[in-house]
Amino acid sequence: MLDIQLLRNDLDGVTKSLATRGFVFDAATFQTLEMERKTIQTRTQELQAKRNATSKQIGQAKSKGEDVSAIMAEVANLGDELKAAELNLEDIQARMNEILLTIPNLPHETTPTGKSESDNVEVRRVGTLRSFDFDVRDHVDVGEGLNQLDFGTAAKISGARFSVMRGQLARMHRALAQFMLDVHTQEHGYTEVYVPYLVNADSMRGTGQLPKFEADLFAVQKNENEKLYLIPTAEVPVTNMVRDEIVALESLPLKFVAHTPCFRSEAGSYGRDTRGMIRQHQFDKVELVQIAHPSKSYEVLEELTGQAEAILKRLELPYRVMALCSGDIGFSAAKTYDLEVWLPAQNAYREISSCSNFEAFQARRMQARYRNEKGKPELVHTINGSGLAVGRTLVAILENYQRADGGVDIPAALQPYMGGQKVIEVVS
RNA sequence: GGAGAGGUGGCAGAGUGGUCGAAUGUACCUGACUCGAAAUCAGGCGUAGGUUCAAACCUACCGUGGGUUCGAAUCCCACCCUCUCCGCCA
Repeated sequence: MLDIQLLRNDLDGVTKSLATRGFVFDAATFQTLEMERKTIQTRTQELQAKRNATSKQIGQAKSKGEDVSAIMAEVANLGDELKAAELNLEDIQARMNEILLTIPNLPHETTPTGKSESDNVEVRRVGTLRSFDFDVRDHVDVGEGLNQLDFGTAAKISGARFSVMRGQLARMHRALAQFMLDVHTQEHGYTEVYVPYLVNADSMRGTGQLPKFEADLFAVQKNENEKLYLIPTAEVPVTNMVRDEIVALESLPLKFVAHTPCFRSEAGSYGRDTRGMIRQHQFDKVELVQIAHPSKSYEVLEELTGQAEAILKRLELPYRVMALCSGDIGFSAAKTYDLEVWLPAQNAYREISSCSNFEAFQARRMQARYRNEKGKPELVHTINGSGLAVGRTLVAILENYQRADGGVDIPAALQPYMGGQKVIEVVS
């Protein structure tokens, strides 16, 4: 959520900035509502003040045993007008708030301006691409060839966009998550947290998934009037830990890492990445979240991105870092780096992590604050990124580490997590 | 699922219709005392919003939402959450 003061003071600037991310902001409607709001609020507060003063008089008169019928008559008409004014004000504030909740964040000045994915800027490229002396197969062929990756059975159990893993592959999936957690907790100073996978609407609003993106979420009915949502990323529960909190200055930055499943309905992505486990309704992810002092958040973004990269480096997977352009960054983000891993079968780099600084956008929705140097509450900044998406990491390993005989080499960093095993062999 | 108790400021805790944004204690800040600190004394100390150059003033907020009333932390209704006991359960 943007600061409403900013909209009042610099409507043009905000509108222009939003335009760079392809968002058309109806400034005229906002302006009209704002003027209306001003008039109504002033009037409402006048009436309230009058009512308060009169009621006070009645109280005082009564305690002295005086007759209050004259004053009572005076206030008699006040009630209706006041009630109408209050309802009116409430209505207009609700409408403004609705608008406010659907405005995306402003891109940071260092976010490249552009319209789409093709305008993203490559920041760096790391690792060397392996050359294969046999025909490269994609992760589906490799996994199914091992008889350890099974989409048919998953489809029977649940439907499209699910997968079943067995044996060594299932173990490697587990090993990856363990490995990532260990690196981030032991070497990068994160505190591991275990969090709910079902969250309430307030949490979804807090991080920006609601009200705009309900269609992307899975939900369950908790009772007649309440829904719970399956988390699309651990960002939601973890970031919301500080919702409605005022954290101590000295405790910043808070650094949390969580391994959770993620659930996405992938509405609107029909036909995209239908093959394989690139785009699933359910996938595991290790997520890094930092709650930072506003003056430090861009340093933190660089740090956190580097920490996600560290996993790719350890696994010796080639990747590149992309700075997303204004037209491609997510709704809540001011700046985003995507990490894209090399997938030889696709002959392309594919997203495996997304690291963003949300500045105060989420914090304002969540009322997540810290007490500043002067002791005044001030909004924190939130930063998060995948470190990494576990399923896609597994895909990258299957493709980059495949062998001519159909087996898969296990990256050296992962071997301790697989009982020292070096290869996933084909079993006939 | 059943029975009971409770949700008030950073924390503790009073307040059952009027002068209550809220006693008191504690924490915290400033000053006095002190070589310094502790103790003591004095003062200050919630959040959000509005009018405004500012000062100042005003409004809202006592779990949430409704209601009664000239007036609600206080009365009524619904819901949420926490705790205790019983039952069930991974």
